[in-house]
Amino acid sequence: MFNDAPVAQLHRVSTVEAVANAVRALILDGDLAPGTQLREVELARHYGVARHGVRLSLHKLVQEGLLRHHANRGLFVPQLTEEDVADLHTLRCAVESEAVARLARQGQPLDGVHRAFATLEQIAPEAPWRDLIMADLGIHRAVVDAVGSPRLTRVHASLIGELRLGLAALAEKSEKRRTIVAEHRVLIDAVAGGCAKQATALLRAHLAQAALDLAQAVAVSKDVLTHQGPTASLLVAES
Amino acid sequence: MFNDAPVAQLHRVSTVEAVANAVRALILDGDLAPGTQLREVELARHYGVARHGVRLSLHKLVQEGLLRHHANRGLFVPQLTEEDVADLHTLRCAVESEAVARLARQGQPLDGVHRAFATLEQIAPEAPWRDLIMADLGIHRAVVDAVGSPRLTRVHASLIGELRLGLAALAEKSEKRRTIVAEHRVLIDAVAGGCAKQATALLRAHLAQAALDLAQAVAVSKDVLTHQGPTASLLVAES
DNA sequence: TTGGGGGGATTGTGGAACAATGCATCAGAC
DNA sequence: GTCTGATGCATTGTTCCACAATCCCCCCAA
Repeated sequence: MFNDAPVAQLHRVSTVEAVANAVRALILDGDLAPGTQLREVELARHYGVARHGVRLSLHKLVQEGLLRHHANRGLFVPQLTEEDVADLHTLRCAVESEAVARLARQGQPLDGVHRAFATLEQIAPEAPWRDLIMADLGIHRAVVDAVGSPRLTRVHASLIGELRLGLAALAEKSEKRRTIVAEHRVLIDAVAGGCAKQATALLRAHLAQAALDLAQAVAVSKDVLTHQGPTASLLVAES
Repeated sequence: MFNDAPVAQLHRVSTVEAVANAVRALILDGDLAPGTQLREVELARHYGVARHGVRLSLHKLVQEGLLRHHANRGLFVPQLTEEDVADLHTLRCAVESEAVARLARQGQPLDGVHRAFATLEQIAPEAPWRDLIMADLGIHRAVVDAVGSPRLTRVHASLIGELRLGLAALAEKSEKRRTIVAEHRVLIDAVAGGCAKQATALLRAHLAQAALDLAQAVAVSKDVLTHQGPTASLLVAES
């Protein structure tokens, strides 16, 4: 016992990490409305740490895409635009397509994926819409994790984080409650069956639909914020 | 004139950006050997700035993958391992495959790509090996840029930066001088011709070969550092 | 409408100090 | 000889304070 290589590191977190984690959680959980400004002194006082630490934490979140930095003005919780959604979709396609293709071709173990799918299946019909979305994302995360590429995982985690910025605006679509499970089932089956081509095709269709929904939701919330009627882009999306 | 949206911002750089740029350049140009420790006080004195600024800059570079952070020990220029190379290859496949497929299918303008290819073509036979590699990378960057996705571009830039960490170890292979140009020509032709399938196939083969070369180079340089003979992994790569 | 001038809030940067940690070294015990 | 523990040193981690730089907003005058 204890003669092996150092694998089981206990994670001590520095203060800047702790602050970063706390603020990240706030943003990801939607507790901070898009557009909110995060003031260094305010956060420093609130968490009882020095301003420099907060600064480091926030700039870390900026690089993760969870905050926008306006020089000499401050740090703000981003409001996803339709361009952002399209951009994130591009990156997501790249990452997840590669992941799915590799899994299908090389047949890595899919335990984590099956576990994630089980959690999705077990969500009660009356559970909040948000749970469904998180379980959905959980599957995609498990898929990417299964590849075993730290950097692929990191990029994916970061982009999913950004995606979650727009998730609060995503209204429930009751008909999805059923289709979501079925869609993921066939996708996972295709991956497990080694059909790389079919799996990526299913994935890309799934992602495209998700991006469309999110783009629409983002457009709506933008209109709400600016107190205008629906924009042309929304009308296009609806037609 | 000047009535359009604010696109042409003049870039004033803050001190932390300036320091980050300076150090980044040092690392990317190979002026800092892998394993070198970067001391905050030393850099602060050298650039005549406060330690806090240096701290912020260095942590930025950590998130870019250009430095490794050991808690309470310091920041070090990474030594790429074979796992790193494989990992970077995975991510690179994801990003560039997506880029190539999109370009081939959607037919974005390829001006930048053609310019980058022209630079490669015009490299004199006696020019340093390094120029060839940089021109090679320049084409790949241009390809990704042509997609017009800021995040895809950002991820790609970051991963190429990491790749460059191992480039110093890459020995010249004289026979590549000719094949490199031809390889990229057929790839670009396939993209321009809209053959997504052929283009991605060519790309992946090209990238796989590059990863193999780099993995081998990295293994050799590791052996040099540890003063050992060639490892099994190298022998495998040579066979 | 344009231009200018405070005023206030916030970020950007610098300086100093001290705590916390990790590493190397050395002395001592079994 | 090898393990244990203590000591000192270098470097990072964190805090506090101060002040310059910048931006935004409001007011006012031409």
